Amino acid sequence: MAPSINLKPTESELEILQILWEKGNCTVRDVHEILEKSKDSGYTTTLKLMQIMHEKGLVKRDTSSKTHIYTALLNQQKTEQHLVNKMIDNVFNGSAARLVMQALGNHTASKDEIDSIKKYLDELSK
Amino acid sequence: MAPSINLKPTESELEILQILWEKGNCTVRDVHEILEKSKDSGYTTTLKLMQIMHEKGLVKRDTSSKTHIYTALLNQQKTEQHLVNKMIDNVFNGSAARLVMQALGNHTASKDEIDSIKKYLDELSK
DNA sequence: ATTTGAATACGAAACAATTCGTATAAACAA
DNA sequence: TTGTTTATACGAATTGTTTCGTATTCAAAT
Repeated sequence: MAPSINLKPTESELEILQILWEKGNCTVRDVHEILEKSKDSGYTTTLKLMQIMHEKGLVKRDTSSKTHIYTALLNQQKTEQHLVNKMIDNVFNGSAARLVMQALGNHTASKDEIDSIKKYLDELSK
Repeated sequence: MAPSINLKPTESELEILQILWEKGNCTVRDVHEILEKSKDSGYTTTLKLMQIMHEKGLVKRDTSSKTHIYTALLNQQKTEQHLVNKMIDNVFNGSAARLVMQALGNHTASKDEIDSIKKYLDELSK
C-alpha cells in the first residue's frame, strides 16, 4: 500500500495544491503570482509555505538548479474525496444525499449540470 | 437584515453546534457526554469552547440557574450552505456538479438515496 | 571584477485553536 | 453545619498556521 501521507492540507496549502494540480510543475514565483491575485501576502510567505509542504511530504521539488521546481505529491482525486467525505460526516451526519441537495439547492446549478448529474446517477444505479 | 455573525465555526465549534442543533437546549454536561464518545478531551475544555462560542455570538445561554442552558444561534441551514459553497469554490473550482459526483462516487450512496436525489433533480429542472 | 537582482534558508513574531489546571461558588447530603 | 459533588470562570500552556524580516547565495549584466 502507498505510504499514505496526511490527507488534510490546511487552507493555504490547499490553495497552493490547486495551482500545482492545474499547472503541473511550478516555481515558487509561478505560484505566488497566481496567489497574489486573490490575497496579499508576500513572496517569502508563499516560499515558506511551500517549504513546509515539502517537509510534510505534500510536494516534491527539483533542486538541481537554483530555482526550485515544485510538484504536488498529494493526489487530487483522493484529496477531494477525503474532504468531501469529511464534510458528509461532520456536517451532514453521514448522508451524501443531504450534501448533494444542499449543494444543488443554492449554488444554482445550470440545466446542463443537472442533466449531467442525472446521467451520472443512471450509471450509478445500474 | 439580520446582524449576520461570522458564519465560519471552527471544527470543534461545529461539533458542538451539531449537538445543539439536534438536541435544542443543552447544558455543558449534555454536550460533553456526547462529545466524549468520539474524542477524549476534558470537561473544562468543552466548557471553555462553549464559553468562547458565547463570546463570539454563536450560541446564547440562559444563566438564570446555576447550570447554564445553551442554545445555538447560528442557523443550521445557512451554515451548511455556507460550508458547501466554500467547498465548491475552494476545492471544485466552482462546479457544484463536480462536488456532487465526487460525493456520490465513493461514499456509497444507497439506492434509496440515489432515488431521492433523482426525484429532487426532477423537481429542480421543472 | 563588481554590482544588482532574484532565489532560498531560517528564525521568530503574530495569531488562532485547543487543552487543561486551579480557584471559587452553589447545591445538596450527611 | 460541614463536607462532597458539580458548576462556572479564567489564566495560561501547548500546538498549529500564517506571516514576514533578514541573511546568504548564485547568476547575469555592466
